[in-house]
Amino acid sequence: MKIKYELIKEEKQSKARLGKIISKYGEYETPMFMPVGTQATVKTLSPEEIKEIGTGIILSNTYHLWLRPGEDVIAKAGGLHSFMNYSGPILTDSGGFQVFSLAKPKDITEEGVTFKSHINGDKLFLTPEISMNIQNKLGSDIAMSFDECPPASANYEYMKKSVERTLRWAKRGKEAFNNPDQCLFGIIQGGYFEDLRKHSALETVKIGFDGYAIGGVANDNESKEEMYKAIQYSTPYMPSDKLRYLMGVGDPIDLIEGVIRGVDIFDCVIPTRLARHGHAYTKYGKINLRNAKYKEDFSPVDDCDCYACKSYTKSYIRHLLVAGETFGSRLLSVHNIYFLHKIMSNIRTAIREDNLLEYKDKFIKEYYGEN
RNA sequence: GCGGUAUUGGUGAAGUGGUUAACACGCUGGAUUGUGGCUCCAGUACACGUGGGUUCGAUUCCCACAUAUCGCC
Repeated sequence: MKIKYELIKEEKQSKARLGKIISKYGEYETPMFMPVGTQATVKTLSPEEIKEIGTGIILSNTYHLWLRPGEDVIAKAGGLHSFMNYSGPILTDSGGFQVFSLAKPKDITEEGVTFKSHINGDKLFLTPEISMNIQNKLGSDIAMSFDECPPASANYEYMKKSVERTLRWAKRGKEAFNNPDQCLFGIIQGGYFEDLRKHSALETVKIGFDGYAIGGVANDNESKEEMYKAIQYSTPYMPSDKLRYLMGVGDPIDLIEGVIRGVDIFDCVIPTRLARHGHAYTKYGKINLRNAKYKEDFSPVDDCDCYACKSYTKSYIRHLLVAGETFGSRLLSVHNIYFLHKIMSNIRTAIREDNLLEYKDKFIKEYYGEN
């Protein structure tokens, strides 16, 4: 069964939307944060732990699963859900981001992209058709268009050409796409050029997708203001009855700012990456658990209901991190994902009560402190 | 007791008769936004066993001592 989206209400103070995703696995409210499980696992966490946190959709990656173990293996296993034992919705990224991170501009042609495998250096060729075929076989609930994701700082000429190519790739992908149980989302590009974002959004919507994403942000040291502009240049042209997905964004304040500008779902590697590197979100800002000052701090990471905070102390987690024990990364991954999940829950409450801007002010005051 | 070898920062370990004595680990911070997981960046260390001698100059050469270690009796 294909996922459906239902808009419940729009907030009065901002463009924020409360909505609902209906899937065969259950219903999930939006705005929502999706943890990233690149290689069919959210690093260090079991599917049961993800379920317990309660986030809903997880993201996995076409490129990585294509290379290893291969989409045919996963198809034989009965699809990605069955393969990884995750009974919740899964979104697969198309491999477009790897174009950005692994290929050079000269390797991008109209037909597709040539780049080297990060595993063994093999020369690889990815096209919209190949990406759709792989995603069809993986059997994710939401597949993404194969796009080009240039750095946000790319100049106007390049960005314009890139937007046009991404549109042509989107059409080709839609034609090649062939799985009635899966949704296919289009991706809007255009950097922070207002006219390109508008054009990209209008033309992508014209092609017609089950949902729409904003890509190409938070990838190039651009300022937060520039990023927020790229969002608000895009959302006005995105249909209100379809999911809106801001790709790759996960900084707590960016989630709030994104929702304010009309975004429904987000994904980001940052909570789990920070966790593996010993950092934890707290109400009062991000902390580095490796810091010596936590050596004998026997309080929990944060005032929080997650599995890690209910039973473990900063001192213990610090010890695990310093000793290189993976349980430390796991506890912090649980906590950081829970933290973002909780923010999204608070955001949804604020939308219901039409006081999201007050929530944002309160959050900023606590998170970034008085100074 | 005799003979050999060694002694460099918290640890391991280079090196040189002459400006600021490598490097690694550790330790202390920082970074991280559609993941090339366990990385990257920066900072930190009264360091040349002790006492003499040779030399313009010794951590580097010589002697003694101390300590460690190996072998022999």
